Amino acid sequence: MKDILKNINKAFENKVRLGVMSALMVNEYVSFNELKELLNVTDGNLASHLKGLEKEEYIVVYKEFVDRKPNTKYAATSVGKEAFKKHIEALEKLIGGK
Amino acid sequence: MKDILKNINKAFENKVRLGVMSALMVNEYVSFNELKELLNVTDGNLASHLKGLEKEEYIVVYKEFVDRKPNTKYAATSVGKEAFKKHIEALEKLIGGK
DNA sequence: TTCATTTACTTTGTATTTCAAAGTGAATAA
DNA sequence: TTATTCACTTTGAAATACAAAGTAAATGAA
Repeated sequence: MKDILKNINKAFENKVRLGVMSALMVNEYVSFNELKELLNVTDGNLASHLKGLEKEEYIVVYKEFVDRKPNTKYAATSVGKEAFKKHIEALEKLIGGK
Repeated sequence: MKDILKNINKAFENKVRLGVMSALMVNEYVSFNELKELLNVTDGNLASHLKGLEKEEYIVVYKEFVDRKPNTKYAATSVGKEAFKKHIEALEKLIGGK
């Protein structure tokens, strides 16, 4: 069990970050506003979690203008996807009894 | 996704509490020392997480003497088991794409 | 041109959480 | 009597999470 627990990634323990990552596993790009709506969080809160994931290089940012409005979208890096998969696998093992 | 996220239980977000609960899902009783060894945590840390789970009534304590030594063991309540299952289901749904 | 609005933040400050380390009381062991 | 073990509790520091308010850059409306 110790070995399983050590694959539980602190960066993904939080609900918001879990939500961000799973959104980015399913959709290649998700915008700031979509995430905000999806996760029901404030701008500041979301921004800080995104920054945390960015710092770990689990996600990357793309900034552009869409319909003449600034638009920031995020994508999971391959490192991020791998790390998230490991985390999920650890959870599954833990749950699946030992 | 909002509805899934709201089933993510804050009480189980932490690694130690995740470990405690999954140990108690598989084994009816687990002692303080077994948990400590299993989870690789200090007494104080473990005690505080156990107390948190106890406060939520997700686990119960049994105190007795075994081989003339004090022994404290823990078990998940049915409420705790249900809550943990819900949490796990939410995680699975989240991961299983949306 | 000026003012308002939107986006995507940053900053600030507070509250909560987490954790290790040290201390404690009750019991047994030497 | 002193030491040791168990299962904590207390203390305190550090990290985390969060809302609220503030901000810059761009567009839109008057």
